[in-house]
Amino acid sequence: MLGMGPQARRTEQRREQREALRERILEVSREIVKREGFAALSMRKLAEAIDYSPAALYLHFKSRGDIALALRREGHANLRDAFLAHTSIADPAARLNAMARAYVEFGLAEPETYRLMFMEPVAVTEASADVSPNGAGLAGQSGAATLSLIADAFVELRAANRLPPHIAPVACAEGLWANLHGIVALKLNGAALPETPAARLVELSLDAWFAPVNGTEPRFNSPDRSDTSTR
Amino acid sequence: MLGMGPQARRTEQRREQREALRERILEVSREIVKREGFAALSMRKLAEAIDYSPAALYLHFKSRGDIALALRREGHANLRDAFLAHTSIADPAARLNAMARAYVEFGLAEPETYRLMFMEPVAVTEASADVSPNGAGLAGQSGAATLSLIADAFVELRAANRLPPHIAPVACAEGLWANLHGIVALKLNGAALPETPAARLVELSLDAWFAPVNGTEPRFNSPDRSDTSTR
DNA sequence: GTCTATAGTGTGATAGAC
DNA sequence: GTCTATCACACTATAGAC
Repeated sequence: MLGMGPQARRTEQRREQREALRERILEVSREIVKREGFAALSMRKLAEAIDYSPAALYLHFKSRGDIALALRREGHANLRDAFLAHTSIADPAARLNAMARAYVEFGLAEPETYRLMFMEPVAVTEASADVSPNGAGLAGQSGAATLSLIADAFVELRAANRLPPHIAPVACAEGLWANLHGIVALKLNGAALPETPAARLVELSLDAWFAPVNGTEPRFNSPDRSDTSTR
Repeated sequence: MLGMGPQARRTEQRREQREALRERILEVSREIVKREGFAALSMRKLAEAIDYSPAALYLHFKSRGDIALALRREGHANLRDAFLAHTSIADPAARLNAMARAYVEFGLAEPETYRLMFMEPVAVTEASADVSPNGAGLAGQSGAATLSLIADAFVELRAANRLPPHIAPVACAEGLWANLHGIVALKLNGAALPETPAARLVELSLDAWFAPVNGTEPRFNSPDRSDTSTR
C-alpha cells in the first residue's frame, strides 16, 4: 500500500468512510431491533439516530428490507457460531443435545432478532432482492447452512447404526429443528405457553427424539441430563 | 316479541342493522386476510370494499387490532371445532394423533389465518384491549381452551399408566403443541423447510412423542399409520 | 459524487359538520 | 350513524445544492 498515489489514497479513504457509515447504520439498526423489534425500525428514526437525512440511508441500503436482510445474515452467522462451539463434541447425540440447547438459548436471549430471522414473512426481505432471481433464496441458504450442522450429526448417527436405516437424516434434522423452533416461537408470543418453562420443554423434546438413540430408559424424564445452562 | 311497542321495535331494528354491518366488516376482513394476509388489511381498503368511509369502521371496531382480535377468535373457534370432531376417539393416544394431524392441516390450509393467530406479535391485538387489565389474556385463553383438549388426553394416558408418573401431562401437551407449531410455522415461512413434506415431519414427531406410549416398535417410521388426509 | 430537502403516496386514527 | 377533512407518521424517489 506504500506505492499508492494521492488519488488512490483518497478513493481508499472514501471507501473506508463509506463502509464505516454502513457499519454505523447497521449498528444502530441492530440495537433498535434488539430493543424494540424490527417493526419499530423506521428509516426516519434510524436517520435521526445516526444524524443523517433519511435519504442518506438509501445510498447504503436499497430499502428497509435490505437492512433486515443484513441483520438476518448477522443473526444466522451468530447462531452458526453458537453451533460451531459444540462441533468438537465427538458423540453425535450429545452434540445434538448441546446444539439444541444452544438454539433455544439463542432464541430466548434475543427474541426480536430471532423473530426477524425466523418468524417474519419472507416478504419483509423480498424488497431488497437483487434483480437476480435467487435473491429470495439467500436468507434461506443461511438457515440451511446451520441446519446442515444438525443434519450432519444425524448422518453420523445413522452411519453408527444408531438410527433406523429407512429414515432420512435430513428429515430428522428438520423435525428436531421444527420442534425447537416451535418452543421458541410460542414462548416469544407471550401468553401462549405460560405453564411450562422452555428448558423443561427442551428436555422433554430431546427425550422424545433421542430416547431410542441413547437406547436407555430415562424416557420422558431427564433430571440427570439437565445440568446445562439452559436450565 | 309480539307485545313490543314501536319504540322497542325500532331500536331492535337498529341493533340488527348494527350487527349486520359489523358482520359484513368481519366477512370482508376475513376474506382479505385469507387471501393477502393481515398486513394487507388496511382500513381504507376495507372501507372501500364495504362502501363506507374509513371512519365508519371505528364505530364497530376500536382499531385495526380489534378486527384482528375478532378474526383470531374466529380462528380459535374453528380450530377447536376441528379438535372436537375427534373427541369421540376413545383411545387417548389415537385421539392425540388425530388432533395433531388436524392441527397441522388447519395451519397449512389457512396459512394467513394461522399466522394471525399464532405468529403475530401480541402487540397487534393489544391496541384493542379493554381498559380491563385482562384484555391481553383473552386471546391467550382461546388458545388455552383448545390446548386443554390435548392436555386432557395426556391426563387420560397418565391415568391409564401409559405415561410416567413423574411427568406433568400439561407439559407434554405443550411440548407436543410446540412441536406441531414449529412444523407449521417453518413451513409457512417459505424457503425454511424445503426438503421434507409436512406430513412426514408430523409422522416423525408423533413417532417420537408416542413410541413409548404405544409401546410398540415402529419407531421413527410409520408407513402404516399415515393413511390419513394429512398426507 | 455525496448528501439535503422535498414531493408524492400510503397508513391508522380522530374531530367536527350534518 | 355517517361523512369530510385532517393529523402525524411511514415509505420511495428525485431535483438540485454543495
